[in-house]
Amino acid sequence: MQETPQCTELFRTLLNPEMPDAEVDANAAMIAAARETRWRRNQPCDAVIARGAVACVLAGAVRKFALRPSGQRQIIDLVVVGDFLGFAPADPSFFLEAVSNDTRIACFTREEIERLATRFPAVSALMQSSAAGAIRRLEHHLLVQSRITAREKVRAYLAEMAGRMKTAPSKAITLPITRYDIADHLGIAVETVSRTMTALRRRGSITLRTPRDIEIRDASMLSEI
Amino acid sequence: MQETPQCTELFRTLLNPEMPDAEVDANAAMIAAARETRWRRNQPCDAVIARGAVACVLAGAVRKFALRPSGQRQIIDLVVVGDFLGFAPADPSFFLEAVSNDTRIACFTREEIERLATRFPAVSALMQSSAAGAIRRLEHHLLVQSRITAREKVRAYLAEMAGRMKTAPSKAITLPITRYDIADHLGIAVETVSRTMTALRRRGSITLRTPRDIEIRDASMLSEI
DNA sequence: CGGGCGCTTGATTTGAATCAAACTGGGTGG
DNA sequence: CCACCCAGTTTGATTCAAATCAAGCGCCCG
Repeated sequence: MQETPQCTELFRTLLNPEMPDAEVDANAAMIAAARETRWRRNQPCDAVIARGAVACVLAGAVRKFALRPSGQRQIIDLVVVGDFLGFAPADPSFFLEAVSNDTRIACFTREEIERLATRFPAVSALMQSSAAGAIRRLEHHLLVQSRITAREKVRAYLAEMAGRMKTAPSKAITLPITRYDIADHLGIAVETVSRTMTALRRRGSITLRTPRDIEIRDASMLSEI
Repeated sequence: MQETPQCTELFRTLLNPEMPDAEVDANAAMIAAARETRWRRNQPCDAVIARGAVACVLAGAVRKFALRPSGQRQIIDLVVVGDFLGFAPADPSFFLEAVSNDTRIACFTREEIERLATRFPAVSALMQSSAAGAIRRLEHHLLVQSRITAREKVRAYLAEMAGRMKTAPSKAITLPITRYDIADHLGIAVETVSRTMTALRRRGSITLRTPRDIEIRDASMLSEI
């Protein structure tokens, strides 16, 4: 893989923001082992985590989803920059797709990552915390899905995104996905997402510069569930 | 911990059903490191996985849940015999409780389990597959929660339980939890669970010997989502 | 024997899905 | 360059599944 500065920087941060000397090797070894792939919007990228491989999102985002017999799509997980893919047991009923053009992913085969984990404790710790992160995301999402109103779901989604995308000091966030994606992620209808957004806008909780650029005006809107 | 035959047998099975000589040591080491605790119905057992500890359910079952400000309880995960607890990052908003009297759990501190994992590849593999199992359960549960009818949810719950409890050749299963628990697990109202069960009974898909003892008469009811 | 918990059934209400239709803005081809 | 197109978004009207409210039953346990 090309050693793009971003990539070096990302692994460095993931392994340890302060990066003591002992972990510089781990960083170099991860960069050496990584095999970068690049994807366009809506392109299926299931293959990258076949056979137990593991991958780290370097740019863009990846959605993991299932299709119901009804045709209904359910987005199970949204994997953004710095998150890892591939801890779940491979399941033919789940699919992976790039959410945006120029989504970039660093892939590691199962053997490579295990070899790295044995040699470098930092890598092993990173794998464990990434798996724990995946569990945390799923648990949280499960809480959001079940038995709360559509307004709560949208609010929770905005709150989570504000946290995970952590952008500039301003409270403006650019949503990585469309209304349709949000709907399939939250398990509600597009129309409901749209209506809820307008309702939030009308009551002054948010402002919509464009449908995708949102500024959170009422911080209390982000309060925990 | 007392080396009860069940416990020995359980770890043996988890590590590897065939258990070659190389893994007998791993089995013995796990038994030696385990610290058994015993719980009564509805007793909180959060403490066992504090500070990153890991635990294996030996008997009974444990529910993991959150409480909403509304008082609404959401059961996030149902951990039964052979499953492991403790891969998720500790989160004060989640609670653990024993579901039945005489729920027994084998606990390992973070250090113990890591030491075992370094020494025995089989233990390391078990931890990885347990974490993957937790992710699988959550992903599956998420599919069940979102955007499907109450009937589908109940059907999926029965199907999952039939699989996870795998009892005798007959299709009779004894539900480990009450209607209220099922409702909070599926994110629907108790009344709806009850109504759905009766509907299934009336159409001949299941028979209820008692509310908790269910026989599945129509195997097609268990078909995948 | 009572009391409470778990379960069931019925009547009513409601939040969100569905159906229907119009608007926007960026991109393409004539 | 403009017209068109289409994906994404918004709004409105109607329908429907499930929540809520209400109440009774069986049963185990104290």
